[in-house]
Amino acid sequence: MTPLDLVDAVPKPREDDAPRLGRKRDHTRDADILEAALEVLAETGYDGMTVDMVAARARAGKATLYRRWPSKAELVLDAVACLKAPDSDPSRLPDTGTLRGDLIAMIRTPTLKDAERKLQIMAGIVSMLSKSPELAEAAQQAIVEPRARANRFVLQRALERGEIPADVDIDNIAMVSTAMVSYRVLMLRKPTTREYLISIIDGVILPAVGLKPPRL
Amino acid sequence: MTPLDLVDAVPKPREDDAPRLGRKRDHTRDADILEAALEVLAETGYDGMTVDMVAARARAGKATLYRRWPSKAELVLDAVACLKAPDSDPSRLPDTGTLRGDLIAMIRTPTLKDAERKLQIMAGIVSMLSKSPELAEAAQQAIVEPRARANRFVLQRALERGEIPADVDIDNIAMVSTAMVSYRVLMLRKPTTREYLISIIDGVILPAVGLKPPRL
DNA sequence: TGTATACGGTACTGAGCAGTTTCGGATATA
DNA sequence: TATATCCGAAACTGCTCAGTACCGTATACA
Repeated sequence: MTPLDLVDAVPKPREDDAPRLGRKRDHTRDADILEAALEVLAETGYDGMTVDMVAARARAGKATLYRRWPSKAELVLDAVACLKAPDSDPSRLPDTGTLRGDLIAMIRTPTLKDAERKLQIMAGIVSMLSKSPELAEAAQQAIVEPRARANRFVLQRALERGEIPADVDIDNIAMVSTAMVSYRVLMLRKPTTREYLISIIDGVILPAVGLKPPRL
Repeated sequence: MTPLDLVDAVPKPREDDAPRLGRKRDHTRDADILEAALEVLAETGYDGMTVDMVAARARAGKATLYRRWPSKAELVLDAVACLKAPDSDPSRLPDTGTLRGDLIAMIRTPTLKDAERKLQIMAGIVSMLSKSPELAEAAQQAIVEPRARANRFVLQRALERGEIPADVDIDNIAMVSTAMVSYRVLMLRKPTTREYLISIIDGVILPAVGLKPPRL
C-alpha cells in the first residue's frame, strides 16, 4: 500500500451513514450501468464481456464502475440479482376460468421477449454457475424460479376448482414449458414463438393433466 | 515469415496422401488428446480451458496439439464432434412391449452418467454457440439430437402397436425428458437421478400420451 | 547412415484484459 | 473559498494465455 493508493480512498474509517465531504455519488447511474452490464452479458457472455464494454455502453468511466463494485464478478452478480421478477405477484396473473385460457394468456409478446433475453443472459453465465454459488443463487431467484411459480399458481387454481384431478404432478408439469423453451433457445438455437408455446400447451401440458385441447 | 518458421513445417506443398519422410504422426494420440479436451471442457468451460491444461492432461506437448489442430477453437470443435452417439442404433434400444417399460429401461446408470457429462460439456460451450455455428451444429449432432431420436423411436413404436392414440404430439413429447433434465442440471444445478427421471415418466410423459402409471 | 519429421517439454512473444492511477472538471460540505 | 469527493476519459500495470520457436530425443524412409 503506497500513499498513491489513497487518491480516491476514504482518508479514515467512518460510519457508512455519516455525512461525507465532497460531491455525492450519483446513484441514478447504478441502473444504467447494471442495464448495460446485462446487455453486454446477453450479447457476449461472461467471459466475452469486458468492463470497458460495460462502461462505454453506460457512457461511464471505468473508475466509476470500480468505485461501486469491487470486481467484474460482483458487478455481474449484482446485475443478475437486480433482474426483478416482473410478474411475481400472483394477483396480476390472468384468471380466465380455464387452465388453457390462463396458460395462453400468459404468452404475451413482451413476456416472450423478456424470457428470451433472460435466457440469453443465462446462456452467458451458465458456465460460471458451478464456480460461483452466489451467482447460481441469484440466477435461480431472478430468472428460473419466477416462471415456475407462475405456472404452479395457475395449475394449483385449476386443481382447486376441480378442472384437473388431484393426483397430477404439479411440480413437474409446471416446469415443462420453461424447460422446453430453455432447451429450444439454448441448445437448439431456435427462437421462441407463440406457436411453439401453444404447441407445448396443447401437445404436452393439457394432455398431461387429462384435459383435451380444443378441436383442430 | 522468417526461415525459422520452417522448423516443423512442410518444406514444399505436397499432396495429403503422398508418402512423407521422417517419423510418422502417431494418430493413436488423437483420441487421448480429444478425451483430455472434453474432460477439461466439462470441468472448466471453454474460456476457462487452456491449451496447456489439455496438453498436460493428455501428457502431450503443446506443439503436438498445434501440429494437429490449427487453433483451440478447432480442437474443441473436433472434440465435440467426435463425441459419438453411443446408442444411435435403434435396434439396440430396449423393446419391453410397453412404453413405460421401454422408457424405464433406457435409464441405465452409465447412460445417466454419460448424459450428465455431456450436459457439463454443453454448459461449457453454450455461450460459444451463438458465435460459432459450426460448434452449434456439432453439439446438436453429438449431444442434442441422439436422445430425442431414441425417445421418438420408442414413442413411434408404441403408437404403431396401438398402445397410445395416433394424435399424440410425438415430437414435443420426445423432448420432454431431455429438456427437463437439461434444465435441472444446467439451471437448477441439481443432479440427475433415476428417481427424478421416473417421476417425469410417470408424472408427465405417460399422462401426456393418455397412459396411467402403475398404482402407487 | 543421413535426413526429415514426430515426440514431450520448456521458453518466448504478443495481444487482451482486470484493475489502478491520473487528469480536468463538476458538485458537495465547512 | 478551500477541501473532499464525485464524474468521464484515458493511460498505465501486471498477469494470463494462444500461438510459436527451440531443444534433445525417437522413428521412419532412402
